[in-house]
Amino acid sequence: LSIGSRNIGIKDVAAAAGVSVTTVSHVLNEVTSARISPETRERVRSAAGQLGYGPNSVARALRTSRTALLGLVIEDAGRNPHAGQIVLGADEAARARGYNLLVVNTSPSAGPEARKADVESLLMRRVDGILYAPRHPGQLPAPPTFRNVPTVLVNAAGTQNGIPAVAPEEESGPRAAVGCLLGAGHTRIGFISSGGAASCDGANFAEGAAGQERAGGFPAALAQAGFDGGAGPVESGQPDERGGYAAARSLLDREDRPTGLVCHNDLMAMGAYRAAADLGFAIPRDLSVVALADHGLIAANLYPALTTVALPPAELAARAAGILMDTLEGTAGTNLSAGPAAGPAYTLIARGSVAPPPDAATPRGNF
Amino acid sequence: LSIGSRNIGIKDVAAAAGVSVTTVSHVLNEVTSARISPETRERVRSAAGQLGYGPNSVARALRTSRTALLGLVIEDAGRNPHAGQIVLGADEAARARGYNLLVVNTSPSAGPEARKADVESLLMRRVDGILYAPRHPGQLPAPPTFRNVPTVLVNAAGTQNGIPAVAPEEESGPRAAVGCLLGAGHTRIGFISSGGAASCDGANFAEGAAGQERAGGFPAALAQAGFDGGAGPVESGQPDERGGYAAARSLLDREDRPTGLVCHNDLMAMGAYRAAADLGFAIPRDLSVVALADHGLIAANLYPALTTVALPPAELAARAAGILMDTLEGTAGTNLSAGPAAGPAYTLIARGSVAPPPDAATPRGNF
DNA sequence: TTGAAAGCGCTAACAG
DNA sequence: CTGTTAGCGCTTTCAA
Repeated sequence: LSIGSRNIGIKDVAAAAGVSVTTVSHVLNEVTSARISPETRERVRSAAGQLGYGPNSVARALRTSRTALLGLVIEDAGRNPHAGQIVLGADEAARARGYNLLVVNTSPSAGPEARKADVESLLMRRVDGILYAPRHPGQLPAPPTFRNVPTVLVNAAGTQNGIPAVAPEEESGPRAAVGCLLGAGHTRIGFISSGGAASCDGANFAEGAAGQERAGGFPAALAQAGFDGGAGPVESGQPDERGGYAAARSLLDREDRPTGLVCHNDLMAMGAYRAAADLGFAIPRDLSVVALADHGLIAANLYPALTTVALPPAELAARAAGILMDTLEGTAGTNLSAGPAAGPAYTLIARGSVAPPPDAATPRGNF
Repeated sequence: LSIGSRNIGIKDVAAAAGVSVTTVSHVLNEVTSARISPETRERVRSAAGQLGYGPNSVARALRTSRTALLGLVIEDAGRNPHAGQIVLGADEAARARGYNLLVVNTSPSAGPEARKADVESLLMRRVDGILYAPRHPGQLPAPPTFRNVPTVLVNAAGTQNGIPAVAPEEESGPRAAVGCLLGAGHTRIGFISSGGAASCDGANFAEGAAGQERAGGFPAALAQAGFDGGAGPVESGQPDERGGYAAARSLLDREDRPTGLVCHNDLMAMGAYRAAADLGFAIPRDLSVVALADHGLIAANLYPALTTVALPPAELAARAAGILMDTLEGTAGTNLSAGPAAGPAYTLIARGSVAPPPDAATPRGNF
């Protein structure tokens, strides 16, 4: 009785309603050009309902040569902590417009021929478009087969090979983080950055190129607030707990130690927490911390809970899917070969790790 | 030139090879019943290669009424930390056998009609089978539509509604964890368990029913090693950092405090770490800790790194996919309506949080 | 050893 | 306003 359960086809409905298959098709697809009497409509509708008819999208796809399928290629889904969010965001956007998601994992460690096969399995399925979510934004093997099917990159650092991409405005992250700290009254703010792309085969998502951009945004954000370079000491390390610990130690051992810390991600913030504890600094009383990425599970479970400046990956994926579908439907004037789409900005998730600096008489804002 | 890129069909190949479409189909599908001369075979093969022919699986599906598509329903993909692993495992298993994955997210907070629509979108696509990954093993809304299509549950606690499931043998977790601690020489081992299903709307994956089972396995594991109940004090709490902290405090404030702790998951272990620090106990010198779930990112980034007893969700998903495909192909004697499949057992990931107890003269094993 | 032809369920001209 | 009909690209009897 449930939709699609039996081999009930359009002609069964037609027979039951006493009309032709054309009429059924027209009614069910709400074809505007076809003028059908209301009572016939109703008859068809109820017959379809009675029989539990559901359209066979395979047949429809064969006929129209549109599958309404979006291929989603996820690099290293097993280790990408945002894989679930990406699927969620893309799926919601897709289903809202009648599409579905065909998902394949692709392993960066696999050879080029294997990776090519990953994408070709989607092409064999005749997906209408492809969403490609790289593990590290900024790098992209880009199988040549992309050429044939409209493709949009999810969270890649800008347009690659002429393929459009949806990426966050990376500088907005440091800006928001620095702003949060400045607002709390801090004037000496340190930055713990990711130590370059070389060390980035670890567990984190947005390293590599993104690391550079985040780091780049930091002095800019400070300068914009009227501070000179000395106000913002920077240390970098591996984008994990150890790296964060070492960098934080360097920063906090200084004579003019910062009272606020911006960390590249929450793993590095974990290290900063430990460094602070080792040195006898309480967070947030003696030291405030903000991280530039939110692994959810981690930030919320640190003690005190970590304030972050996050970019919901689901949002990114949903936007990419939207752009892709616009292109497929020719809806947008936006040509796919146009420049990179403006990505969403980071937003602050205030938790418990920011307070006024210890020597501040009066805080300068809310936090 | 790449596969599937153009509208090159079987008849183009036939024309190029100077044979009929039937022959092309026979050759390319390696139909055994058809006797085709080797040279014809070769001609067809090279023509197909030349033209960059790729089969149109939409047409094939329409004809054979088999899509070779597996629907994967993930509950709450955005918050399920194992979503990526599940996709990975299912995808690998599926692709190895010529299948692809159609993934949909389903939100436990959505109404029943919305959730039904989630599954029906898969049925409309005519997926051959469905993999259903619940957020919390043990509960299952089970849309009635499942009836029509073979379905296997991923990481559900046993067969539900007659639907087969692949679940880990939960008791093997506590057994391995306790074994690890016993092996290191500990004799007083505490257990920090999840505080029941009521509190489990949090961030973790395998709570609820699984919590009960893990807790149940603990005394059994101890008893099996020859200890009576008193050797294993148990405290429970919310399955997060706060809950773990509180439970650990209770355990460590005791006169006869345990020297080893088994935690329900690594979030609770984070709390135990903090409790130990507050009380001046160093890990692993004064206290050893093992957790029963591995969030990877977290366990590896604690300090010291947390030893866990983990169950790779990818493995679970791959097994479920395997069972499903066996059923679809009638390969297995295993009827789908048979009992729950035996799941994989937990395995120990030794990191740095286990050492001999402080008063041990000589450790009893390797760790 | 190979080919002709039917038809999977649907959509979209084109006639009525 | 509604129906006839020709395929979409492929597999698969059945004949040759």
